[in-house]
Amino acid sequence: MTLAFSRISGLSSEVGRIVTVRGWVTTVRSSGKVAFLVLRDGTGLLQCVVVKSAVAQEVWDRFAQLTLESSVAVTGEVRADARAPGGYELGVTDLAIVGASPLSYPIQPKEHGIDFLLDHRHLWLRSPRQRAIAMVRSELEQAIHDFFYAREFLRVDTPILTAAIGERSGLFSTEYFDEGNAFLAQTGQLYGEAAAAAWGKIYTFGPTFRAEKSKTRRHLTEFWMIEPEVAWNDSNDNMVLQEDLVSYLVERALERCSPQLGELERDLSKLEAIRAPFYRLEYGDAIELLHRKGSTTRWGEDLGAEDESLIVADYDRPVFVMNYPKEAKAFYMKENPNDPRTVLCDDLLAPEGYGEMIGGSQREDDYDRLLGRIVEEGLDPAAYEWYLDLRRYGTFVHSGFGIGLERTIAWICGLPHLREAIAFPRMMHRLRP
RNA sequence: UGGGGCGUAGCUGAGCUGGCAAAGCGCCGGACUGUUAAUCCGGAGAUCGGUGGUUCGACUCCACCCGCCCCAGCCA
Repeated sequence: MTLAFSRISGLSSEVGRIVTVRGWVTTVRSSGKVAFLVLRDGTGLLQCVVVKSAVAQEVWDRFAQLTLESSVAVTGEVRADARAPGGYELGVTDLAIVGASPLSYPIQPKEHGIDFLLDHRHLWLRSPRQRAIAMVRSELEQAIHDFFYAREFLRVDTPILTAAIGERSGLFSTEYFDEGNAFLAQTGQLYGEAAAAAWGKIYTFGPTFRAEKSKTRRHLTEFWMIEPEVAWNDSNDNMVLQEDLVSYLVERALERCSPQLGELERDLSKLEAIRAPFYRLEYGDAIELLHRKGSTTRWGEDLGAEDESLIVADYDRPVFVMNYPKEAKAFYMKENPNDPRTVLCDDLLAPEGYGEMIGGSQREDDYDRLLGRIVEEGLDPAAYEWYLDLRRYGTFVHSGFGIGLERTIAWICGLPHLREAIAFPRMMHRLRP
Protein backbone atom coordinates (compact mmCIF):
# COMPACT_ATOMS: atom_id res chain seq x y z
CA MET A 1 0.00 0.00 0.00
CA THR A 2 1.31 3.40 -0.89
CA LEU A 3 -1.20 5.31 1.19
CA ALA A 4 -0.30 6.01 4.79
CA PHE A 5 -2.83 5.01 7.38
CA SER A 6 -3.16 6.48 10.83
CA ARG A 7 -3.84 4.71 14.09
CA ILE A 8 -6.52 6.11 16.35
CA SER A 9 -4.28 6.31 19.42
CA GLY A 10 -1.93 8.69 17.60
CA LEU A 11 -4.49 11.13 16.18
CA SER A 12 -4.06 13.77 18.88
CA SER A 13 -0.81 14.75 17.17
CA GLU A 14 -2.42 14.93 13.72
CA VAL A 15 -5.00 17.64 14.36
CA GLY A 16 -5.69 19.63 11.21
CA ARG A 17 -4.38 16.94 8.88
CA ILE A 18 -6.33 14.80 6.45
CA VAL A 19 -5.80 11.17 7.38
CA THR A 20 -7.20 7.76 6.58
CA VAL A 21 -8.03 5.36 9.38
CA ARG A 22 -8.90 1.69 8.94
CA GLY A 23 -11.01 -0.21 11.38
CA TRP A 24 -14.36 -1.71 12.25
CA VAL A 25 -17.70 0.01 12.68
CA THR A 26 -18.67 -0.11 16.34
CA THR A 27 -21.80 2.06 16.36
CA VAL A 28 -23.73 4.08 13.82
CA ARG A 29 -26.03 6.99 14.65
CA SER A 30 -27.85 9.20 12.24
CA SER A 31 -29.90 12.28 12.76
CA GLY A 32 -31.05 13.11 9.29
CA LYS A 33 -28.34 15.10 7.60
CA VAL A 34 -25.56 14.57 10.14
CA ALA A 35 -24.42 11.09 10.98
CA PHE A 36 -21.88 9.57 13.32
CA LEU A 37 -19.93 6.40 13.12
CA VAL A 38 -17.66 5.15 15.85
CA LEU A 39 -14.65 3.31 14.50
CA ARG A 40 -12.49 0.80 16.36
CA ASP A 41 -8.99 -0.06 15.18
CA GLY A 42 -7.58 -1.89 18.18
CA THR A 43 -5.78 1.16 19.53
CA GLY A 44 -8.90 3.10 20.47
CA LEU A 45 -12.28 4.39 19.39
CA LEU A 46 -12.82 7.28 17.00
CA GLN A 47 -15.99 9.21 16.32
CA CYS A 48 -16.33 10.03 12.63
CA VAL A 49 -18.80 12.71 11.58
CA VAL A 50 -20.46 12.65 8.19
CA VAL A 51 -22.33 15.78 7.12
CA LYS A 52 -24.57 15.16 4.14
CA SER A 53 -24.00 18.56 2.56
CA ALA A 54 -20.23 18.23 2.94
CA VAL A 55 -19.66 14.90 1.21
CA ALA A 56 -20.34 13.44 -2.21
CA GLN A 57 -23.71 11.77 -2.60
CA GLU A 58 -22.03 8.38 -3.11
CA VAL A 59 -20.19 8.74 0.20
CA TRP A 60 -23.45 9.53 1.97
CA ASP A 61 -25.10 6.53 0.30
CA ARG A 62 -22.24 4.29 1.33
CA PHE A 63 -22.58 5.46 4.89
CA ALA A 64 -26.27 4.56 4.82
CA GLN A 65 -25.33 0.97 3.96
CA LEU A 66 -22.94 0.60 6.87
CA THR A 67 -23.59 -2.23 9.25
CA LEU A 68 -22.12 -3.01 12.65
CA GLU A 69 -18.61 -4.50 12.46
CA SER A 70 -18.09 -3.79 8.77
CA SER A 71 -14.44 -3.04 8.10
CA VAL A 72 -13.90 0.35 6.54
CA ALA A 73 -11.31 2.95 5.61
CA VAL A 74 -12.42 6.43 6.58
CA THR A 75 -10.73 9.59 5.34
CA GLY A 76 -11.18 13.03 6.82
CA GLU A 77 -9.74 15.87 8.83
CA VAL A 78 -8.70 15.29 12.41
CA ARG A 79 -10.07 17.91 14.77
CA ALA A 80 -10.39 18.47 18.45
CA ASP A 81 -13.98 18.60 19.63
CA ALA A 82 -15.20 18.44 23.19
CA ARG A 83 -18.36 16.63 22.09
CA ALA A 84 -16.36 13.67 20.79
CA PRO A 85 -15.54 10.82 23.13
CA GLY A 86 -11.82 11.09 23.74
CA GLY A 87 -11.75 14.70 22.59
CA TYR A 88 -10.87 14.12 18.93
CA GLU A 89 -12.97 13.25 15.92
CA LEU A 90 -12.75 12.86 12.16
CA GLY A 91 -14.66 15.12 9.76
CA VAL A 92 -15.35 12.57 7.05
CA THR A 93 -14.65 13.34 3.41
CA ASP A 94 -14.47 9.81 2.08
CA LEU A 95 -15.48 6.36 3.15
CA ALA A 96 -14.60 2.98 1.65
CA ILE A 97 -16.22 -0.25 2.73
CA VAL A 98 -13.55 -2.95 2.88
CA GLY A 99 -15.59 -5.85 4.16
CA ALA A 100 -19.30 -5.51 4.75
CA SER A 101 -20.72 -7.32 7.78
CA PRO A 102 -24.13 -8.98 7.62
CA LEU A 103 -26.88 -7.86 9.94
CA SER A 104 -26.51 -11.01 11.96
CA TYR A 105 -23.55 -9.76 14.05
CA PRO A 106 -24.57 -11.21 17.38
CA ILE A 107 -23.03 -8.99 20.03
CA GLN A 108 -24.73 -5.75 20.96
CA PRO A 109 -23.58 -2.99 23.28
CA LYS A 110 -25.75 -4.30 26.10
CA GLU A 111 -25.87 -7.04 28.68
CA HIS A 112 -25.48 -10.60 27.46
CA GLY A 113 -25.46 -13.91 29.26
CA ILE A 114 -22.12 -15.55 29.91
CA ASP A 115 -22.87 -18.67 27.90
CA PHE A 116 -23.76 -16.62 24.86
CA LEU A 117 -20.65 -14.49 25.23
CA LEU A 118 -18.36 -17.49 25.59
CA ASP A 119 -19.92 -19.09 22.52
CA HIS A 120 -18.96 -15.90 20.70
CA ARG A 121 -15.64 -15.35 22.43
CA HIS A 122 -13.92 -14.71 19.09
CA LEU A 123 -16.19 -11.68 18.62
CA TRP A 124 -16.50 -10.74 22.30
CA LEU A 125 -12.77 -9.93 22.23
CA ARG A 126 -13.69 -6.80 20.26
CA SER A 127 -15.29 -5.16 23.29
CA PRO A 128 -13.47 -2.39 25.19
CA ARG A 129 -13.49 -4.43 28.37
CA GLN A 130 -11.85 -7.46 26.77
CA ARG A 131 -9.28 -5.26 25.10
CA ALA A 132 -8.43 -3.68 28.45
CA ILE A 133 -7.93 -7.09 30.03
CA ALA A 134 -5.77 -8.28 27.13
CA MET A 135 -3.60 -5.19 27.46
CA VAL A 136 -3.12 -5.71 31.19
CA ARG A 137 -2.25 -9.33 30.53
CA SER A 138 0.30 -8.40 27.91
CA GLU A 139 1.81 -5.75 30.20
CA LEU A 140 2.06 -8.20 33.10
CA GLU A 141 3.70 -10.84 30.92
CA GLN A 142 6.26 -8.29 29.81
CA ALA A 143 6.73 -7.16 33.42
CA ILE A 144 7.43 -10.73 34.51
CA HIS A 145 10.12 -11.11 31.89
CA ASP A 146 11.60 -7.73 32.82
CA PHE A 147 11.61 -8.62 36.52
CA PHE A 148 13.56 -11.82 36.00
CA TYR A 149 15.79 -10.41 33.29
CA ALA A 150 16.86 -7.61 35.62
CA ARG A 151 17.79 -10.23 38.23
CA GLU A 152 19.78 -12.29 35.72
CA PHE A 153 17.47 -15.27 35.69
CA LEU A 154 17.67 -17.60 32.70
CA ARG A 155 14.38 -18.34 31.02
CA VAL A 156 14.01 -22.06 30.43
CA ASP A 157 11.26 -23.65 28.33
CA THR A 158 10.25 -27.01 29.75
CA PRO A 159 8.39 -29.73 27.84
CA ILE A 160 4.64 -29.82 27.51
CA LEU A 161 4.56 -33.49 26.53
CA THR A 162 5.83 -35.50 29.48
CA ALA A 163 5.87 -38.96 30.95
CA ALA A 164 3.79 -39.36 34.11
CA ILE A 165 5.56 -37.22 36.65
CA GLY A 166 4.59 -34.14 38.57
CA GLU A 167 1.50 -33.81 40.64
CA ARG A 168 -1.24 -36.24 41.32
CA SER A 169 -4.44 -34.68 40.07
CA GLY A 170 -5.94 -35.21 36.62
CA LEU A 171 -3.73 -35.49 33.60
CA PHE A 172 -4.63 -35.10 29.95
CA SER A 173 -3.13 -37.92 27.96
CA THR A 174 -2.39 -38.53 24.33
CA GLU A 175 -0.80 -41.37 22.38
CA TYR A 176 2.93 -41.10 21.94
CA PHE A 177 4.31 -43.49 19.30
CA ASP A 178 5.73 -46.64 20.90
CA GLU A 179 6.18 -45.00 24.29
CA GLY A 180 2.61 -45.45 25.39
CA ASN A 181 0.84 -42.38 26.71
CA ALA A 182 2.26 -38.92 27.01
CA PHE A 183 0.72 -36.42 29.40
CA LEU A 184 0.27 -32.68 29.06
CA ALA A 185 2.48 -31.00 31.64
CA GLN A 186 0.93 -29.91 34.92
CA THR A 187 4.12 -28.21 35.99
CA GLY A 188 7.62 -27.59 34.71
CA GLN A 189 9.02 -27.62 38.20
CA LEU A 190 10.97 -30.86 38.18
CA TYR A 191 12.67 -29.82 34.95
CA GLY A 192 13.17 -26.40 36.49
CA GLU A 193 15.09 -28.01 39.35
CA ALA A 194 17.39 -29.74 36.88
CA ALA A 195 17.94 -26.41 35.13
CA ALA A 196 18.64 -24.66 38.44
CA ALA A 197 21.36 -27.21 39.19
CA ALA A 198 22.83 -26.48 35.79
CA TRP A 199 22.38 -22.72 35.51
CA GLY A 200 21.54 -21.31 38.94
CA LYS A 201 18.57 -18.95 38.71
CA ILE A 202 15.92 -19.90 36.17
CA TYR A 203 12.24 -19.43 35.46
CA THR A 204 9.75 -21.08 33.19
CA PHE A 205 6.80 -19.39 31.50
CA GLY A 206 4.28 -21.54 29.73
CA PRO A 207 0.94 -23.27 29.61
CA THR A 208 0.02 -26.02 32.02
CA PHE A 209 -2.86 -28.45 31.95
CA ARG A 210 -5.05 -29.93 34.64
CA ALA A 211 -7.80 -32.38 33.82
CA GLU A 212 -9.57 -31.62 37.07
CA LYS A 213 -13.33 -31.67 36.85
CA SER A 214 -13.57 -28.39 38.63
CA LYS A 215 -16.18 -25.84 37.73
CA THR A 216 -15.28 -22.79 39.75
CA ARG A 217 -14.32 -19.25 38.93
CA ARG A 218 -10.79 -19.97 40.10
CA HIS A 219 -9.97 -22.84 37.72
CA LEU A 220 -9.14 -23.37 34.08
CA THR A 221 -8.06 -26.66 32.52
CA GLU A 222 -5.36 -24.79 30.60
CA PHE A 223 -3.61 -21.93 32.31
CA TRP A 224 -0.26 -20.18 32.20
CA MET A 225 2.20 -20.54 35.00
CA ILE A 226 5.52 -18.94 35.79
CA GLU A 227 7.84 -21.12 37.84
CA PRO A 228 11.12 -19.71 39.12
CA GLU A 229 13.61 -22.13 40.64
CA VAL A 230 16.66 -20.79 42.44
CA ALA A 231 19.78 -22.63 43.56
CA TRP A 232 20.82 -21.82 47.14
CA ASN A 233 17.56 -20.04 48.02
CA ASP A 234 15.94 -21.28 51.18
CA SER A 235 12.25 -20.99 51.94
CA ASN A 236 12.59 -17.48 53.33
CA ASP A 237 14.56 -16.25 50.29
CA ASN A 238 11.82 -17.81 48.22
CA MET A 239 9.10 -15.78 49.91
CA VAL A 240 11.08 -12.58 49.53
CA LEU A 241 11.34 -13.25 45.81
CA GLN A 242 7.59 -13.85 45.64
CA GLU A 243 6.63 -10.63 47.40
CA ASP A 244 9.12 -8.66 45.31
CA LEU A 245 7.62 -10.08 42.12
CA VAL A 246 4.00 -9.55 43.10
CA SER A 247 4.50 -6.03 44.38
CA TYR A 248 6.45 -5.21 41.22
CA LEU A 249 3.62 -6.48 39.02
CA VAL A 250 1.06 -4.37 40.86
CA GLU A 251 3.29 -1.32 40.69
CA ARG A 252 3.83 -1.86 36.97
CA ALA A 253 0.09 -2.23 36.32
CA LEU A 254 -0.65 0.96 38.23
CA GLU A 255 2.10 2.80 36.38
CA ARG A 256 1.30 1.69 32.83
CA CYS A 257 -2.27 0.37 32.76
CA SER A 258 -4.31 3.00 34.54
CA PRO A 259 -6.59 3.62 31.52
CA GLN A 260 -7.29 -0.11 31.31
CA LEU A 261 -7.86 -0.46 35.04
CA GLY A 262 -10.19 2.51 34.75
CA GLU A 263 -12.12 0.82 31.95
CA LEU A 264 -12.43 -2.19 34.26
CA GLU A 265 -13.57 0.07 37.13
CA ARG A 266 -10.90 -1.40 39.38
CA ASP A 267 -10.67 0.11 42.88
CA LEU A 268 -7.10 1.40 42.65
CA SER A 269 -6.78 2.12 46.36
CA LYS A 270 -6.83 -1.64 46.94
CA LEU A 271 -3.84 -2.04 44.61
CA GLU A 272 -1.95 0.97 45.93
CA ALA A 273 -1.81 -0.73 49.34
CA ILE A 274 0.18 -3.65 47.93
CA ARG A 275 3.77 -3.29 49.14
CA ALA A 276 6.38 -5.76 50.26
CA PRO A 277 6.81 -7.23 52.80
CA PHE A 278 3.63 -9.26 52.93
CA TYR A 279 2.21 -10.82 56.07
CA ARG A 280 3.54 -14.23 57.11
CA LEU A 281 1.44 -16.68 59.02
CA GLU A 282 2.58 -20.11 60.20
CA TYR A 283 0.08 -22.81 59.27
CA GLY A 284 -0.54 -23.60 62.95
CA ASP A 285 -1.26 -19.94 63.70
CA ALA A 286 -3.56 -19.78 60.71
CA ILE A 287 -5.53 -22.72 62.11
CA GLU A 288 -5.82 -20.98 65.46
CA LEU A 289 -6.98 -17.79 63.76
CA LEU A 290 -9.56 -19.78 61.82
CA HIS A 291 -10.87 -21.44 64.96
CA ARG A 292 -11.38 -18.03 66.57
CA LYS A 293 -13.41 -17.12 63.48
CA GLY A 294 -15.58 -20.20 63.69
CA SER A 295 -13.93 -22.49 61.13
CA THR A 296 -13.87 -26.20 61.92
CA THR A 297 -10.82 -27.02 59.79
CA ARG A 298 -8.50 -29.22 61.84
CA TRP A 299 -4.74 -29.27 62.05
CA GLY A 300 -3.50 -31.45 59.22
CA GLU A 301 -6.15 -30.48 56.72
CA ASP A 302 -5.58 -28.19 53.77
CA LEU A 303 -7.32 -24.84 53.93
CA GLY A 304 -10.57 -24.47 52.03
CA ALA A 305 -11.66 -21.51 49.95
CA GLU A 306 -13.75 -20.19 52.81
CA ASP A 307 -10.77 -20.46 55.18
CA GLU A 308 -8.64 -18.48 52.76
CA SER A 309 -11.22 -15.71 52.64
CA LEU A 310 -11.41 -15.61 56.43
CA ILE A 311 -7.64 -15.25 56.73
CA VAL A 312 -7.31 -12.61 54.05
CA ALA A 313 -10.23 -10.54 55.37
CA ASP A 314 -8.06 -8.95 58.07
CA TYR A 315 -5.31 -7.80 55.73
CA ASP A 316 -4.87 -5.24 52.98
CA ARG A 317 -1.98 -7.13 51.39
CA PRO A 318 -1.37 -10.69 50.26
CA VAL A 319 -0.73 -13.16 53.07
CA PHE A 320 1.74 -16.02 53.19
CA VAL A 321 0.54 -19.12 54.95
CA MET A 322 3.68 -21.16 55.52
CA ASN A 323 4.86 -24.59 56.58
CA TYR A 324 1.86 -26.83 56.07
CA PRO A 325 1.59 -30.36 57.43
CA LYS A 326 3.41 -32.87 55.29
CA GLU A 327 0.28 -34.84 54.43
CA ALA A 328 -1.39 -31.82 52.87
CA LYS A 329 1.46 -31.12 50.46
CA ALA A 330 3.52 -32.65 47.64
CA PHE A 331 6.30 -35.19 48.11
CA TYR A 332 9.13 -32.96 46.91
CA MET A 333 8.84 -30.36 49.69
CA LYS A 334 11.59 -30.26 52.31
CA GLU A 335 10.87 -31.37 55.83
CA ASN A 336 10.84 -28.50 58.32
CA PRO A 337 13.81 -29.00 60.72
CA ASN A 338 11.95 -27.07 63.43
CA ASP A 339 8.83 -29.22 63.20
CA PRO A 340 9.17 -32.47 61.24
CA ARG A 341 5.38 -32.79 61.00
CA THR A 342 5.51 -29.92 58.51
CA VAL A 343 7.32 -28.95 55.32
CA LEU A 344 9.02 -25.70 54.27
CA CYS A 345 6.46 -24.23 51.95
CA ASP A 346 4.17 -21.28 51.43
CA ASP A 347 0.90 -20.41 49.77
CA LEU A 348 0.42 -16.78 48.88
CA LEU A 349 -3.20 -15.77 49.30
CA ALA A 350 -4.35 -12.80 47.26
CA PRO A 351 -6.47 -10.10 48.95
CA GLU A 352 -10.19 -9.61 48.40
CA GLY A 353 -10.94 -13.32 48.29
CA TYR A 354 -9.02 -14.06 45.09
CA GLY A 355 -7.50 -17.13 46.68
CA GLU A 356 -4.21 -18.88 46.18
CA MET A 357 -2.06 -16.99 43.72
CA ILE A 358 1.25 -18.73 44.39
CA GLY A 359 2.34 -22.07 45.78
CA GLY A 360 6.02 -22.40 46.63
CA SER A 361 8.45 -24.47 48.65
CA GLN A 362 11.99 -25.34 49.50
CA ARG A 363 12.68 -28.68 47.82
CA GLU A 364 13.79 -31.79 49.62
CA ASP A 365 17.51 -32.02 48.90
CA ASP A 366 18.29 -35.19 50.89
CA TYR A 367 18.38 -38.24 48.63
CA ASP A 368 17.12 -40.76 51.18
CA ARG A 369 14.31 -38.58 52.49
CA LEU A 370 13.13 -37.77 48.98
CA LEU A 371 13.16 -41.42 47.95
CA GLY A 372 11.27 -42.26 51.14
CA ARG A 373 8.60 -39.69 50.34
CA ILE A 374 8.23 -41.00 46.77
CA VAL A 375 7.66 -44.50 48.13
CA GLU A 376 5.26 -43.25 50.84
CA GLU A 377 3.16 -41.54 48.20
CA GLY A 378 2.91 -44.77 46.24
CA LEU A 379 4.81 -43.32 43.28
CA ASP A 380 7.12 -45.38 41.10
CA PRO A 381 10.76 -44.57 42.04
CA ALA A 382 11.93 -45.71 38.61
CA ALA A 383 10.01 -42.84 37.00
CA TYR A 384 11.89 -40.41 39.23
CA GLU A 385 15.38 -41.74 38.63
CA TRP A 386 16.52 -38.66 36.78
CA TYR A 387 14.94 -36.42 39.41
CA LEU A 388 16.76 -38.31 42.16
CA ASP A 389 20.00 -37.80 40.22
CA LEU A 390 19.74 -34.12 41.11
CA ARG A 391 20.29 -35.16 44.77
CA ARG A 392 22.79 -37.87 43.91
CA TYR A 393 25.16 -35.66 41.94
CA GLY A 394 25.87 -32.61 44.07
CA THR A 395 22.71 -31.90 45.96
CA PHE A 396 21.93 -28.29 46.79
CA VAL A 397 19.54 -26.17 48.78
CA HIS A 398 16.96 -24.78 46.36
CA SER A 399 13.50 -23.31 46.29
CA GLY A 400 10.93 -22.21 43.80
CA PHE A 401 7.30 -21.41 43.26
CA GLY A 402 4.54 -21.35 40.70
CA ILE A 403 2.50 -18.25 40.12
CA GLY A 404 -0.75 -18.57 38.22
CA LEU A 405 -0.88 -15.91 35.52
CA GLU A 406 -4.66 -15.82 35.14
CA ARG A 407 -5.23 -15.62 38.88
CA THR A 408 -2.80 -12.75 39.09
CA ILE A 409 -4.50 -10.97 36.20
CA ALA A 410 -7.96 -11.58 37.66
CA TRP A 411 -6.91 -10.12 40.98
CA ILE A 412 -5.15 -7.07 39.55
CA CYS A 413 -8.02 -6.38 37.13
CA GLY A 414 -10.71 -7.19 39.68
CA LEU A 415 -12.31 -9.85 37.45
CA PRO A 416 -14.94 -12.04 39.06
CA HIS A 417 -13.92 -15.09 36.99
CA LEU A 418 -10.70 -16.45 35.46
CA ARG A 419 -12.38 -17.05 32.11
CA GLU A 420 -11.97 -13.41 31.10
CA ALA A 421 -8.26 -13.34 31.94
CA ILE A 422 -7.27 -15.36 28.86
CA ALA A 423 -8.33 -14.86 25.25
CA PHE A 424 -9.73 -18.34 24.69
CA PRO A 425 -10.38 -19.99 28.05
CA ARG A 426 -10.35 -23.76 28.34
CA MET A 427 -12.73 -25.14 30.93
CA MET A 428 -14.42 -28.42 31.59
CA HIS A 429 -17.35 -27.55 29.33
CA ARG A 430 -15.59 -25.21 26.98
CA LEU A 431 -13.30 -26.35 24.17
CA ARG A 432 -14.43 -23.94 21.45
CA PRO A 433 -14.04 -21.44 19.99
C1' U B 1 -18.33 -35.89 41.49
C1' G B 2 -21.93 -33.68 45.43
C1' G B 3 -25.48 -29.30 46.74
C1' G B 4 -28.46 -25.21 44.73
C1' G B 5 -30.50 -22.65 40.43
C1' C B 6 -31.73 -21.59 35.35
C1' G B 7 -33.43 -22.65 30.04
C1' U B 8 -39.51 -18.01 26.98
C1' A B 9 -38.14 -13.65 19.79
C1' G B 10 -31.24 -12.71 17.27
C1' C B 11 -30.04 -10.74 22.55
C1' U B 12 -31.82 -9.36 27.65
C1' G B 13 -36.08 -10.70 30.13
C1' A B 14 -41.66 -10.64 32.57
C1' G B 15 -45.43 -14.24 32.82
C1' C B 16 -45.32 -19.92 36.40
C1' U B 17 -52.19 -20.12 42.82
C1' G B 18 -53.05 -23.95 34.82
C1' G B 19 -57.34 -20.26 30.69
C1' C B 20 -55.54 -16.20 23.61
C1' A B 21 -47.04 -15.32 25.28
C1' A B 22 -45.36 -8.49 28.30
C1' A B 23 -41.43 -5.19 27.39
C1' G B 24 -36.55 -3.23 26.12
C1' C B 25 -32.40 -3.72 22.78
C1' G B 26 -31.30 -5.24 17.80
C1' C B 27 -33.63 -5.52 12.79
C1' C B 28 -37.14 -3.27 8.76
C1' G B 29 -40.00 1.48 7.08
C1' G B 30 -40.48 6.82 8.19
C1' A B 31 -38.93 11.83 10.72
C1' C B 32 -34.75 14.67 12.45
C1' U B 33 -27.96 19.14 10.76
C1' G B 34 -24.14 17.35 16.92
C1' U B 35 -25.32 12.33 18.27
C1' U B 36 -22.88 9.84 22.85
C1' A B 37 -26.05 2.38 24.25
C1' A B 38 -29.43 9.38 20.31
C1' U B 39 -34.69 10.42 20.21
C1' C B 40 -39.82 10.11 18.17
C1' C B 41 -43.75 7.34 15.06
C1' G B 42 -45.00 2.60 12.65
C1' G B 43 -43.79 -2.75 11.59
C1' A B 44 -42.01 -7.79 11.24
C1' G B 45 -40.10 -11.47 14.42
C1' A B 46 -41.70 -17.16 19.53
C1' U B 47 -43.39 -25.12 17.25
C1' C B 48 -41.90 -21.16 25.47
C1' G B 49 -34.51 -26.53 25.64
C1' G B 50 -36.29 -31.92 24.17
C1' U B 51 -39.47 -36.29 24.97
C1' G B 52 -43.45 -38.39 27.46
C1' G B 53 -47.43 -37.88 31.22
C1' U B 54 -51.70 -35.47 34.22
C1' U B 55 -55.86 -32.21 32.48
C1' C B 56 -61.57 -29.98 28.85
C1' G B 57 -57.11 -26.98 28.47
C1' A B 58 -49.81 -26.92 30.07
C1' C B 59 -44.73 -21.72 29.20
C1' U B 60 -47.03 -22.88 34.08
C1' C B 61 -47.90 -29.28 37.37
C1' C B 62 -45.10 -34.37 37.20
C1' A B 63 -41.09 -37.82 35.18
C1' C B 64 -36.89 -38.55 32.31
C1' C B 65 -33.19 -36.47 29.04
C1' C B 66 -30.02 -32.36 27.15
C1' G B 67 -27.43 -27.70 27.95
C1' C B 68 -25.67 -23.92 31.09
C1' C B 69 -24.76 -21.01 35.72
C1' C B 70 -23.40 -20.66 41.00
C1' C B 71 -21.19 -23.07 45.39
C1' A B 72 -17.93 -27.07 47.32
C1' G B 73 -13.67 -30.48 46.63
C1' C B 74 -8.94 -30.63 43.70
C1' C B 75 -5.23 -26.75 42.78
C1' A B 76 -2.22 -21.92 40.35
